[in-house]
Amino acid sequence: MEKSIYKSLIQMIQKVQGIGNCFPESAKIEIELPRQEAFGDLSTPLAMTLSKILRRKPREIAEEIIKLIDNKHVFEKIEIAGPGFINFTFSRTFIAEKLAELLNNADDCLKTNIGSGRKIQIEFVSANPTGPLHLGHGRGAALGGALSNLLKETGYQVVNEYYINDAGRQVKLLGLSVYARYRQLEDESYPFPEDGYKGDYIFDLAAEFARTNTKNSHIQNIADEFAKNTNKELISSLDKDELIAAITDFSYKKMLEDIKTDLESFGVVFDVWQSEKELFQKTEDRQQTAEDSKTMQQHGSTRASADGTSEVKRAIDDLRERGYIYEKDGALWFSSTSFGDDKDRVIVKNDGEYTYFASDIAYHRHKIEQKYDELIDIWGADHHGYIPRINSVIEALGYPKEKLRVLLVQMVTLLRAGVPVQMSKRSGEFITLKEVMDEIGPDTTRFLFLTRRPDSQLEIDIEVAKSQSQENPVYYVQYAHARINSIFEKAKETGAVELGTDAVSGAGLHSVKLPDFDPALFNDEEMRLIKKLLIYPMILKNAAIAHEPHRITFYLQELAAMFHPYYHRNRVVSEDRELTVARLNICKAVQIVLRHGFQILGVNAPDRM
RNA sequence: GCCCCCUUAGCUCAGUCGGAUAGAGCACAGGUUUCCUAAACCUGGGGCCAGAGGUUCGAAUCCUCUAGGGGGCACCA
Repeated sequence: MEKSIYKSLIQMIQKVQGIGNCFPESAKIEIELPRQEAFGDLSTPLAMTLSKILRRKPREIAEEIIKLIDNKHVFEKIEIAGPGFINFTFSRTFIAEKLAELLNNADDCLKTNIGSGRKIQIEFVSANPTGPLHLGHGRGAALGGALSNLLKETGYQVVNEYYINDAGRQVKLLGLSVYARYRQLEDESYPFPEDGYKGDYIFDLAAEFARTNTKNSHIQNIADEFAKNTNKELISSLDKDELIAAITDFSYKKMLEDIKTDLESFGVVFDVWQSEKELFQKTEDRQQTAEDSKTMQQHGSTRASADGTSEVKRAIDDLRERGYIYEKDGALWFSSTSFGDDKDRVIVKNDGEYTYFASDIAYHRHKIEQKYDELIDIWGADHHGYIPRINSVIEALGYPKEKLRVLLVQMVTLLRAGVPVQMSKRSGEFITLKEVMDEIGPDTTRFLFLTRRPDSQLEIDIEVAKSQSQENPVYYVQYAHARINSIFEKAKETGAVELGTDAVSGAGLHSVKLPDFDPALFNDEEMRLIKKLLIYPMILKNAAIAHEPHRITFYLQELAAMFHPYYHRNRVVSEDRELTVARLNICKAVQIVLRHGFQILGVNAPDRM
């Protein structure tokens, strides 16, 4: 059930269209939030749009529409302005009714249902488990997490998924890098792979491997023994390949753990962690225990000949049956040009190895088979050239390419005091998401990402972010929330209004049943504040449709920017009981909306600051 | 060479499917606390929406070109 004022107006106009019978179906009803208060609460350029179609003057059409709506209960004023805008101003009683609905049944009021239960999967972050998450991943995580929450609140069933690239050369290289550092613990001259990962965390992994052990497999037992007795004779007696396999397994699992931990403290939770490696395994193998030592030995073995009935194989067979696979120059190709890609793409190289694209085909086919209505991939902008070929896959598999929507987040350039910091895992010089969270806090970090459009490049100066932390926008909004809490504490303390015993802090406030208010007591500033609250579902809806959570961030800032001045000008808790009740109702409503918005953004709503 | 994104106040950025007189924050200058949190509030200056054409009732928004910044063009991942 839709309760927003926005919806009410749309429905009313739709009814008009029915009655009038002169409005073509094709005319879209646009409802806007006027920039200026003089233009009312909501506005539509409908008459001007119709003017083109009907070849009549916009003002004449506007007159007719107004006559047909004529609802004194809902509208205090309907005016035609400018070239033909129709401006609606809601009546005080209607606004009061809507406020009461918000207070008494927030869940219904704030929940829109544009998704109507459709299943949607969002895949994001999906960083290779070969190093810590950096700031760019953080941006993707912030967007994905917020979008996921937003879509859940607007009627979708959402699944968050992380794709783990644990099968390719990068993980192998991680293992070799850690192995080299491990050997260097004993022998400093041991050569380090030329293109290995040079970050400090590689040393940490090597050291930790030497320290700890797991008990699951033969190889790990050897490694354990090795860790306890670091003498050179033992090194030479070991099967090097087995040791490397053990180290590789240890390293990427540890990295993945760290990534999970970072994401959790960042407030992002994934429902599914999909392993790329699994896509290469035979179905039977996958039903066995995942901790099997066999799994480890398969690192990097993405050879086409050894895959049995893996997902990858089935995906390729599927495409072959559809006629989009051919052989050339000893390699296997997918004819993505059939669907508008620039060139065809190799999926099995002439040395028999699969390309990354092969598992990506299998992965997206796998996703589609989960019966999602819609798939969203969030990628870094550096992968944009990949979009045509993955769209080709979707179409080749017989689905409309709209099934998948790829959202790009632009690059994050990190500065420290104005100087760009190079970010490369290979060179080892980069700022991790964790470091930034430690310095400026997860809330600020998320807010920072979510106050920008995803498709604009973002420069973050870590020094500036730190120095601004006292006057940070996130504190501004959080403070409004905390402040309302404190008002309620005051109200309870002074006994101005009867509140339940557990009603003061945190979730308790939400369950407070306030006495009814008298709308006649609201001043102009309060009316504006309430109207701002009632517009929130419209913001949610538009943000969800556009897949742009940052609109909520801006809305919350605007709301806080209305509340703080209001607080300064109007004493909430006073001798006047009726007035106090009326104002407490408004405060509670503001807090409900703030809390809801914070929840979507994944930012804390503190009771005290 | 081809493709994608960006260019709005000194700085960082919003600006809904093309709508009415383009907005915030920061920074800067000044002011506010016997009173529910001063992480707040109030007042002030700030703009050729990169440039040039076009589309129309109307353009920061759409199209073309130019300039500048970033990214991408593998049998790498």
